[in-house]
Amino acid sequence: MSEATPQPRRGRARRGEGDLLRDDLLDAAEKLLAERGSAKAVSIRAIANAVGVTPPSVYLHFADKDDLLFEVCSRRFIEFGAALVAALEGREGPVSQLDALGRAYIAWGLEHPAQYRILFTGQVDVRGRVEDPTTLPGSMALQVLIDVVDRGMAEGVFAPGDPSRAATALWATVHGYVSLVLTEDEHLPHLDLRGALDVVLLAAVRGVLAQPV
Amino acid sequence: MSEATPQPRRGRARRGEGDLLRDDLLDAAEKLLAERGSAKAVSIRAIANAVGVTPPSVYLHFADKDDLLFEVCSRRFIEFGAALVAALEGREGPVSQLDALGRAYIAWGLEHPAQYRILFTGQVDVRGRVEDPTTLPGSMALQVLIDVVDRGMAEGVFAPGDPSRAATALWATVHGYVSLVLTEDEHLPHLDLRGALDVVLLAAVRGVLAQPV
DNA sequence: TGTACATCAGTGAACGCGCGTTCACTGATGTAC
DNA sequence: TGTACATCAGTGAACGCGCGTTCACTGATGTAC
Repeated sequence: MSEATPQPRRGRARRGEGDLLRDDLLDAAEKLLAERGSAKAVSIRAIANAVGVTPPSVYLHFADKDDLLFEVCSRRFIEFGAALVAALEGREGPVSQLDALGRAYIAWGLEHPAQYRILFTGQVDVRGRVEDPTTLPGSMALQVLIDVVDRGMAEGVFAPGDPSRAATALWATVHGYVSLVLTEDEHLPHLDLRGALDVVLLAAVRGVLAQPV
Repeated sequence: MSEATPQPRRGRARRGEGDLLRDDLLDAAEKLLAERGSAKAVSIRAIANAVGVTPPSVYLHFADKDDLLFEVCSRRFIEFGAALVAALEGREGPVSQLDALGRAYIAWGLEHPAQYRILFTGQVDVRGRVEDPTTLPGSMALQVLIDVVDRGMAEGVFAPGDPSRAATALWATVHGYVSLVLTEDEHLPHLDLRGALDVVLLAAVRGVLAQPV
């Protein structure tokens, strides 16, 4: 597809403007990632071609393929964290906050399928590329959850227990829902997975509640 | 690894005993799948070599690679379905049955990581290989869940609603939990995902309950 | 019992492919004098 | 203002690799006469 229709060669950047190509490579990689749905299906050649440049040029800006893909995801991951935190704004009370977090998490996953898969299904080996494991997407998403759950337990709104384990249960539900929609929705259209969003969220919240709604 | 240390050539099968090799190929493929964790990481060459045979021999028994992998998973999938149904035996009441189903689902997923990934993360394209989509692992697992949920709602034990949507919520939780443990457990050992099993299951069941436990 | 023959499981060599990556290079851009 | 030069973004060709798959073949096994 994109490999078959080579882009016209772009002009070479001015001195000091090498980063323009760098950004364009990241954009192209992200677009291809979203189209193809997996890191393996996106080649250095395809990325270079989409930008109108030859494959070796990529190595002027990235150490290797994993480095490039990791950067693509890093950019979006920062957005992801920000989206979760932003979702809490204006929400009062743990139940409302949990609902907001769940919706924000799912919305982001469904809107960035390729990045979601890469970040959360281990297609790019992220170890060694990040100094502190608590800055990984998983840890971070979970930490925001844990904070809300912790507060909810303290207020007696959520059933008492280990906040990090309750948060794991919530994370499993939203992660599972995103995964199912991304991988099964087209295979199993009769299930109407997308239509179950509200029920899924409600059940997740009810699962940690002290009293029924 | 396995490619580097070729197995001694096996003797050729007797007339009519070609299926022996077929079974051995399936066994070897399954073992490699479990070791490597993904369909792409298991080559026809590696499978043939593990059995002590040359790659073209594989095509005497399978149309192509996807065909072989699909058969590997089919064998286990039948077991999977049986495990879910067997888990219901001796369990009285929807709550106990749901708990049993969840445990059986998760246990199977954690014990067959490679097959689980292949069946539920769309690594092998399964469409066209199966006539009726309701026989796919996803549909089947969900159907067992729906039946239990349906009965629970009829008895007033579970909150009223659309059984298939409530079942989707439950499926999302157990699927998400299995996925997280399989892909994140080694990256994020400090989270103790495995230790959260009971809490996850309890929250899932509580999520659909009419009255709190 | 012995021999010619059909069957069929498996082989060896090769195919074309796309991949990530390297390396010596080109040629435009900017700088120093 | 003009020229020699350093810089540096990007190129072209090639590397070695592993892959799925094909194809003409070999040679052991069983059968018919």
